[in-house]
Amino acid sequence: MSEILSERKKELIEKIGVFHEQRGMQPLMGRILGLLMVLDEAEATFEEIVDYLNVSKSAVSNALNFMQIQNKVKYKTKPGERKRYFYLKADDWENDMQTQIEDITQATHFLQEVIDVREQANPSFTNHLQEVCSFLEYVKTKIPSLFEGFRKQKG
Amino acid sequence: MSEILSERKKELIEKIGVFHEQRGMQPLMGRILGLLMVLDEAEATFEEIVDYLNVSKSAVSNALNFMQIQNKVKYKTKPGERKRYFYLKADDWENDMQTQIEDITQATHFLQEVIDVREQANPSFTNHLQEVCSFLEYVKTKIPSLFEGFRKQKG
DNA sequence: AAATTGGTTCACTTTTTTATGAACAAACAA
DNA sequence: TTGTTTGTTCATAAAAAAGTGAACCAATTT
Repeated sequence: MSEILSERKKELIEKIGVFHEQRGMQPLMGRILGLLMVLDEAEATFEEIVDYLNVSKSAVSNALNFMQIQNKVKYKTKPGERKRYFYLKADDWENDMQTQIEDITQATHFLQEVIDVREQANPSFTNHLQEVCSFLEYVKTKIPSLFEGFRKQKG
Repeated sequence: MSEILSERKKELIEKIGVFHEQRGMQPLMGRILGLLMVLDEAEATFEEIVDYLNVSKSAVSNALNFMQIQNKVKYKTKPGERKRYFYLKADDWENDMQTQIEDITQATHFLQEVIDVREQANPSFTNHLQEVCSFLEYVKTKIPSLFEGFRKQKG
């Protein structure tokens, strides 16, 4: 464990942890995300994660396996070593963003089913639902141009 | 309790409940949201909610109060009755959407702090972080025009 | 072969979240 | 006044999530 974490880094890890926790991520997963961001080398071995975060091996094992399935984390090995060096799959951020933005629009399915199932005792409410639904569909169509616009603007 | 819920509506309520649950909302709150969407009149009294969802009065009381603080639900009364008729604040959806979309960009604060705190042992990783951060800032600037674009397109 | 390293698995404990139900209160009705 | 309706509050129970530690396994070292 080469790097010693500053207080600022420790606090930042916790803040990142809470942030993700509030969005439905398991607490330890959020902290591992934070740790791997904050470390200068942006990687850590299994044992380092255990030591930095003061948690059990089993908790880390479960969290890391889950995060690998979710495609958030990968590991590499170094010649002659058996240790795994875990790091965030940062290259994949565009995909990740796309998924996140699209997730908002997932509600359309439910909204549409609600609209279908409602008897028209309250048309103005149904119209509201329809409008939200239309907006979400509009947003979905605009996602690609959001990425294009960004690339154009910076490139 | 005038309306009798069809199986389809019951299932839809559960699906909507799970959907919101997975995004960090309390289970009962998600189900109340679903119920108030699915009911033809788009409203229900306290007791109806208790009966439709088979939960205790205290659970409903807590959930409704919370949802009112969060500005998701309101109630009206009818002349000569003490009962409250609860309904979703559907008029407010644009604000709600804005908040949801902006929430994604909240990560910029943390990302920026991570970038600040990192020693440059791994510049390519830091560059990735910077790029994500820039993208999120770009998205934030584009939110208003998203709403404008939608209004223009439909109006 | 014995010991060590690097991690996994599983039964169990701890903690947190969610829901219950009894008691209570305020408003009205008989 | 007494009873009823419409909720609220609080202590607690039930359920779910998260984490622990011992036992284990496979690969490597001694």
